[in-house]
Amino acid sequence: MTRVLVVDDDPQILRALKINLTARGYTVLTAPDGTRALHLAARDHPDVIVLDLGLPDLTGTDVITGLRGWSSTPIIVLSARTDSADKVEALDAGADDYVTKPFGMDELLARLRAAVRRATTTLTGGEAVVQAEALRVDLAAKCVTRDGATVHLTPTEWGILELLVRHRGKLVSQRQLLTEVWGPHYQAQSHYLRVYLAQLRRKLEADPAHPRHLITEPGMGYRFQL
Amino acid sequence: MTRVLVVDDDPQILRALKINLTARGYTVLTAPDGTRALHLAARDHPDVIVLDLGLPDLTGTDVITGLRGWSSTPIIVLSARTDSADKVEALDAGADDYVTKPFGMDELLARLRAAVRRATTTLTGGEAVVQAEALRVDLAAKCVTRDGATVHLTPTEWGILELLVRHRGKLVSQRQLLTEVWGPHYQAQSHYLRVYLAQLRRKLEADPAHPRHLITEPGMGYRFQL
DNA sequence: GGCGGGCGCTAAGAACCCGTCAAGATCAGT
DNA sequence: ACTGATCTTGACGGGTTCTTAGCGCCCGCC
Repeated sequence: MTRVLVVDDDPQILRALKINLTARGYTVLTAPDGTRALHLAARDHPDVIVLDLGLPDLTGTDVITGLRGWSSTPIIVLSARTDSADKVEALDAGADDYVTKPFGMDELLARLRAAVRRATTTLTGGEAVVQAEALRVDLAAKCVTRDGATVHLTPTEWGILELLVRHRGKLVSQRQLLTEVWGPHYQAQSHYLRVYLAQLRRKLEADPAHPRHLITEPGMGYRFQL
Repeated sequence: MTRVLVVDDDPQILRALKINLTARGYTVLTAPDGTRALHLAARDHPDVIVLDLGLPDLTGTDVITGLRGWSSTPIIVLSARTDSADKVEALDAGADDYVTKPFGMDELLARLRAAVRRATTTLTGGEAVVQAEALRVDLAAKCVTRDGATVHLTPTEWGILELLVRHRGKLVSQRQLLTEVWGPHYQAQSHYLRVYLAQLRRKLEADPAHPRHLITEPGMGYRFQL
């Protein structure tokens, strides 16, 4: 359950946001001014903060810097001002996003999702990993492990595997493999594919003679089966 | 030096952004369509991507999902449409921010800074110290110790080590190392890397001939193994 | 049954890449 | 201007990877 702290001095907006966000499954905390916002944030550690500028007690920049002193919780700023200087100031102070009033609830929700997603995915390291039984392919780290042991791949081998894994489940034509890995002048050298696919299967498959993941589609191309 | 990939089919906007961003100290790559954007991103690993919607070949959503398959590079979407549904779609596909044309250059720059700040602070996980057995690298203090004793590094050596440690565990291509440490004109000088990696290993590894942390992936690049 | 195309497999020479050493060039501080 | 540190550049041996050739298998077709 994602917890949102909404900070706004207008009780009507506060109420509207609370109803809408609660309806979407968020847990909503509210604060009517900067001081209480900082206290609440420190006490309850919300997952994301929606902050209206133009609070009665503190400037938006103060609130942001106050939060950023100890927390990296995403902050989405709301403001009636379309003035570019305000946006620059808020973003440079440490805000993550800036939405101008009047805004659509859809947009705010989408930006909320984006902010939360960023916070959680970057926290876990931004995974780009594909797992197929004992085989694990990390596209970002360019690293392959089988039964936990890392498998060393040459550049060409990796080029082929990467292409197949990116299109996992789908058929990749020989032509596409050859042009992407070797270049457009090698479209007739389907021999290379046979050599390297054999090599990949020897390194990655438990039984290279009966591959379970690197599948040949005769006359068409190859496929990475999960 | 932060590297920005700008994707737009309008050469005029491309030019204007390139000039403005270069003047602010960014290194700018450009792509006129989605296909080339995906290729460039895969090859050069920019730090942030500015993506115009309405490309000639692919939809914005396609480009975003194509990137998100393997990369968590921040994406800032540009669009002429103020339509809320478009924003929601792009943000849910994995975009980090959405700017509506016409936009002020100040605002875009601020959003760029915000995106890069987010990416870099979360990349190091808030913790600026990385420990690998007897080796300790403090990214914030720019200081390295081995068995408690501080090791002196030259600027170039530090540049390489910092890049590798920031992407710890991941493979960093020779091209990326050369462009980040020496500049984009040195992409062919892989010789430098061999010399400096040897130097780093001599200083940091217990047995420089059999490195445990500064790993070579032949033909691909180098990796900092924890 | 013979034939040929597509595929799997292996192996060996060629081409390329890497690590290493060392010397010349360049730069910064005294 | 001198000195020490740092960066470039060249050469060489050793290892890895790419390319290419050859052989056997299966299957559809003549």
